[in-house]
Parts: sequence; structure tokens; C-alpha cells
Amino acid sequence: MDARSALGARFSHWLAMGPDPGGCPVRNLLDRLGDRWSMLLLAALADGPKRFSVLARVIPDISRRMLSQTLRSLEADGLVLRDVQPTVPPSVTYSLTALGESFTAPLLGLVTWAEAHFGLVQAARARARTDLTDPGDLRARPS
Amino acid sequence: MDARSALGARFSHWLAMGPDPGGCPVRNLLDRLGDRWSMLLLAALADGPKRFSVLARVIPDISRRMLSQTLRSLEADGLVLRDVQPTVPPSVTYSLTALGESFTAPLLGLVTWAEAHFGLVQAARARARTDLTDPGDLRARPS
DNA sequence: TTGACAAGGTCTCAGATGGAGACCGATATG
DNA sequence: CATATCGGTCTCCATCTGAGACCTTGTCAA
Repeated sequence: MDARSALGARFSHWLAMGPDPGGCPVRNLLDRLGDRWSMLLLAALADGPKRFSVLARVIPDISRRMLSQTLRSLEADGLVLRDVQPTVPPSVTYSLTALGESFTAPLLGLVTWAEAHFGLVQAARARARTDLTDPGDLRARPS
Repeated sequence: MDARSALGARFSHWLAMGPDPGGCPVRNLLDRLGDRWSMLLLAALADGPKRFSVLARVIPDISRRMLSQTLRSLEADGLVLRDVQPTVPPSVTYSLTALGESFTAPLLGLVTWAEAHFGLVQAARARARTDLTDPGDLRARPS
């Protein structure tokens, strides 16, 4: 059975479970991890435990607010461990829990796919763009 | 090499590529697919081609606006094919492209993990909740 | 004849969400 | 004395999202 059929089977199985959005494990977890930063942070922590400021440095375009918020959400879900050293200034280190480590396997699958197929996606985007602009591309358009 | 080491190696490799956010394939694709609906729609379409109204029915909590918007984004990325039958009223069918089908493999990995570990995540959440409310549970606190 | 309804959207409006940047507290450093 | 560090929080504003009205064109029921 290929991945598509298997995925389709899972999907129709969820439908049979009724229209409860939070009851479905996949809906529930996808709602949590399917945001802009969660998976990225898990990938960063797969590289090894890191402190707050290090995470902020290696992911330059995350705001401190979202960094804090996302890490707390991951901690609440048991994927990340937050270790506070009560020095002054305090030193806080984040690392993957065993559960978080178990997530690295599917995440690696995602990452591998992304690296392998990015070229095709870019090509599709370029095609979509020219499809949109083509009707007017017969002549140069000022302004 | 386990998944964690492999993922960590990928991550530090991205860092070496400089601070360009859109240049990294993984950042780029995660920004697109890592929203509330994209992966869910891909899972739904893995079950077979579906029309707009059918998708709206099987995913009750997506608004028509986001459904239309997300499908167009997936189409622009070459993952989904939009087939318009010029009947009246028009009939529009969405299906996975070959590229979209290739994504079902990593997506299935994610889904499988979610179903297998959802119990642990729920347990962690319950623990986090009691940790928060415990300090004040000694006495009832009005207002 | 009038009305309702269908599909596949778009449009507008209001509320949730996210980023930018100020601020904090205590300490080490220049 | 001024400034920087660390790990955040707070406020403000821009963007994103959802709810719900509306559109077109033809068919069917009353």
C-alpha cells in the first residue's frame, strides 16, 4: 500500500469519528505544531540543547515574544524541556525530551522532502507567476 | 545515524548558508505548508480528488475564504491541480499532482507519529495544567 | 411569475494573531 | 556612572483569519 492510499484511509477514518475538531489526534497536533515556528524550533533543538539567546540568534526572524511563547507551548506538550539555572542573570536551557526526540524522525522526513523537491516547487511558482502576468506581457508595461 | 543527529546536521548546515530566510528550502516550504490548513487539505486530497463544496463539508471548521485561498496557494506551489468544468454552475475539482502525491509520504509519517504519541502529549498537557493550578489549589481563590 | 437554490467563489467587517521595540532586575564590565 | 547581558514581559500596531453577505446563471417548485 502506497503512502497516498494509507493517508487517504486515515483521513476517511477521521471523518467517521464525527465532526469533533479537537478529538482527532492529527487535527489537534497539527494545530499545535503546524505554525510558523514550532517545527523549526524542534529542528534547532535536534542539533543539541540551546539557550534562549542562542535560539534567538540562530533564527533571526523570530521575535522574542513568539520564541518564548512557542517554547512554552512545546514544553506544555512535553516535547521540550526547560531548564532554569538560577544564576544571575538566569540561564535557561532548552532541550528535546524523549517525546521530542521521537518527533525528529517524521520531521526529518519532511525536511528531506523539502530539500529534494524545492526545485520543482520553485518551478511551479514561476509558472504560476507567468501565467498571471502573461496576458499583459506582450508589451512592456510602464508604471 | 539516528534521525536526531541527521536533523541536527541539516539544521547546522542551513545556518552556514547565511541568514537568508527565503533561501533555505526548509524555511521556505515550512512557511507555506506550516499553516493551519495546507497539510490537512493535502491529507484530504490524498483520499481522492474532491470538489470545493465536498472539501468544505469534510473540514467543517474551515471558512470558504481560507479554503479558496489555501487551495490556490497549493496550486501555485504545484502540489494541487485545479480542474474547472465550465458547466453552469461551474464544477471545480481539486486533486493532487505528482508532486503533491510525493508529499504524502512524509505527511503520512507525521500523521502516524501524531496518532501514536497523542496520548503522551495529552498526559504532558494535563501535567502542565496541574502544575499551573496547583499552587493556588490549596484554597479557593475568589475573583 | 415569483421564489428558492445550487456551485464556487469574492467582499467587507470585526476579532485574533504576530512582530517591533520599550522595559525590567540584578550584575558584571568599561 | 554608563552600558551590556540574560530571559523574558508589555504595549502598540499591522496583518491574518473567520463570519457572513453577496454574486452569476440556470433549474426547479409553488
